[in-house]
Amino acid sequence: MIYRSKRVTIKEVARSAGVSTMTVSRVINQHPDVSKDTRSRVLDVIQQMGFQPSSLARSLIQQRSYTIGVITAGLKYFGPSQTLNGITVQAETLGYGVLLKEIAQFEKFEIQPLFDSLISRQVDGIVWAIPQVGSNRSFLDQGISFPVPIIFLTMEPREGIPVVSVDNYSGAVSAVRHLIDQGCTRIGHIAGPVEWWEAQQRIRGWETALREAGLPAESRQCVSGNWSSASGEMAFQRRLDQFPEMDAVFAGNDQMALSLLQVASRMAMRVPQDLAVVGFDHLAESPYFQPSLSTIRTDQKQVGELAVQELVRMIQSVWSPEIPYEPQAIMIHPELVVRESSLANRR
Amino acid sequence: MIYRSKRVTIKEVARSAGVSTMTVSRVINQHPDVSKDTRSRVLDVIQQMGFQPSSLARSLIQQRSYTIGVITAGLKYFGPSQTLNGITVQAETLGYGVLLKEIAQFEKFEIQPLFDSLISRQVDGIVWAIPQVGSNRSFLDQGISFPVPIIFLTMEPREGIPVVSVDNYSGAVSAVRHLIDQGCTRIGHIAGPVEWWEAQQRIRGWETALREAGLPAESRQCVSGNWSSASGEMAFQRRLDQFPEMDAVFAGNDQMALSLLQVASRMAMRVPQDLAVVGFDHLAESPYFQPSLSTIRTDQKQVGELAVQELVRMIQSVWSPEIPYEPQAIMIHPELVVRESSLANRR
DNA sequence: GTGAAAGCGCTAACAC
DNA sequence: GTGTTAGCGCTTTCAC
Repeated sequence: MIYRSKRVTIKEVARSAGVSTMTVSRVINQHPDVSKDTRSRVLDVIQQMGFQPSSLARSLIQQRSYTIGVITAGLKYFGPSQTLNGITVQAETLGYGVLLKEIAQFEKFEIQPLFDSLISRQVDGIVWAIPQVGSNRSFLDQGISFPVPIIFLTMEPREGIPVVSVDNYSGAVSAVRHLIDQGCTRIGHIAGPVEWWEAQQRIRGWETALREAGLPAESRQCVSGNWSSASGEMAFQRRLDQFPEMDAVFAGNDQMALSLLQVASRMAMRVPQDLAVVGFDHLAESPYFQPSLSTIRTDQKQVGELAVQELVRMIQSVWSPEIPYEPQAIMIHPELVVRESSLANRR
Repeated sequence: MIYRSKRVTIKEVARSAGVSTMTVSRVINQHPDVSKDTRSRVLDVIQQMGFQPSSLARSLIQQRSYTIGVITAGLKYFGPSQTLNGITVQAETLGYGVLLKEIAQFEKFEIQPLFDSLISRQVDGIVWAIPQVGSNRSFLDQGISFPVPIIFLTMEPREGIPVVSVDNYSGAVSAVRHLIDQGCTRIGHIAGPVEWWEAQQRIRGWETALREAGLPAESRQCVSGNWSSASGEMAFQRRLDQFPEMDAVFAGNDQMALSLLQVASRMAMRVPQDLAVVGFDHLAESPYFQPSLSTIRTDQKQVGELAVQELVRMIQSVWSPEIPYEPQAIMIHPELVVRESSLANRR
């Protein structure tokens, strides 16, 4: 394969148009101080030579790149890729490029090399799209200062740290309240891994809703999977042993809810009559489960979009200090979607 | 928020270590021609000042950035995000950064601005991760030359163009042969949109396998959805009207297969006894469908990995012409996974 | 309005 | 071994 070798530079355009590079620069930057004549002549030459300014050279001298760095993990999963989708869309809209880094594990990583690699490429800001798991936010406690504006997704809000997240707690509360409304009283929970902040919040929501209603929320009613359907299957079977009177399950995500539906059917339990089920996250496929799955719709794409919006605001306030920026925690409220798996026809 | 403002430059390191910038440059580039003494002194200063070389400045002078551009679409879907996962992992392994661009539609886009935006950031190569849909490869016919090495995913192989793709045709053939082996003889197909190359290949595989076996493959046996479960539901219902004797369905993907299982159950058709079903793509959830779904496992992640490997090979051959590179089409062979939805107990 | 000079942070090519 | 010079492609500053 042969490649269009040399790129046209501003110098060549200048020479060809019989002006200085400075004038060309003014033209491509829409500077007003260029005469109509010169401008159109230069534009012609640019057009004809196919000149495209080098962002790289620009970034070097301006010390900003109009690029944001994104640090993510688990792109093969539903949530992270949705979020990335939102990030790329919003970044494009606001005129920013996206430099992507995916790390292999949610908990084990070195921050410094990650930052270094992004910073050495002059990113103007960073979206930290790795969810809070275990102590993977501990670096925030060392009072480290960041090289550039940074926004964190999916974590416990903190004073002075910009955060965007879904409100897992309120989502869980509405899931469980809904089950209670359907007449369920012995409601189990198949949680995500307890190291995950999102799982913790969902557990807390489940507990709170039960307590509020004067219903039991004992530890034997709740067990953790690892978000996968396979883990949900095992978790559910153990729950049936330890909490046999269970009449409803709130599952930590739709994947685990799915396997639960399969097990129930195998054991000839009718859903929702014998066991009502609500999931979390709203997989696109969940309306086609058997029975169709009630769930909590969370907008992970919006998480990405809002994060980029906020980040760009932060970046702008660095460059134009007259635009102030106050770090805030943005919480997105999820929505209950009721389908067959939880609709009581019992009372 | 306050940011660690000024970055340390090679000049400051040089002054602080009492050497020239060239010597520092030699140290950070592991050049042998530096005395042990000087090297360790410089390294100390680097360490202590927290110096991190600017990739940007390097890219500018070396005219290469160790960054690859990725153009993708539909990140919210399963396949594209799997592929991106493979791309980021492999790029990281080979020491390349990833600049990501997601376009809004599979068919409608302008190539030139896409290239320009990547090229102006000096990417060393491009992964074109948008699948072939409609005439969205027509630009290849105009004999355009590319600014940098580029590799295409998921398209009809072409002379002289590097391509990585799953072999959809052979996957479809093995799916249908399997159904025939189970004793099915009237096999319908719920296809993806016919503008998609992948859908076309799967249709061709379905047809070929039927013809080979002397079974009918008429147009009333095949209908297109748009990959979504919702479309699969409608397509399947129409098929029941027009092809009532159908005893098996090969679905174009697992999502459509899922809704088909739901409809079958609603209509009291037993799967697989009355209707055997095989999907395509292997969603992680497919073992938990009711019944568990037989499908064709395609490794979309590997598509991304191989693409980056090849691309880097192409890039290297540009910089070291003694390493030749011959464009080739790499086909990944998918694998049949048999589960309950197709296992005959009829004969 | 326009241009010359300097320089962003780094390295290639050549001196010594 | 080490330093000097020049320059990657662009913009900032300050002349005119």
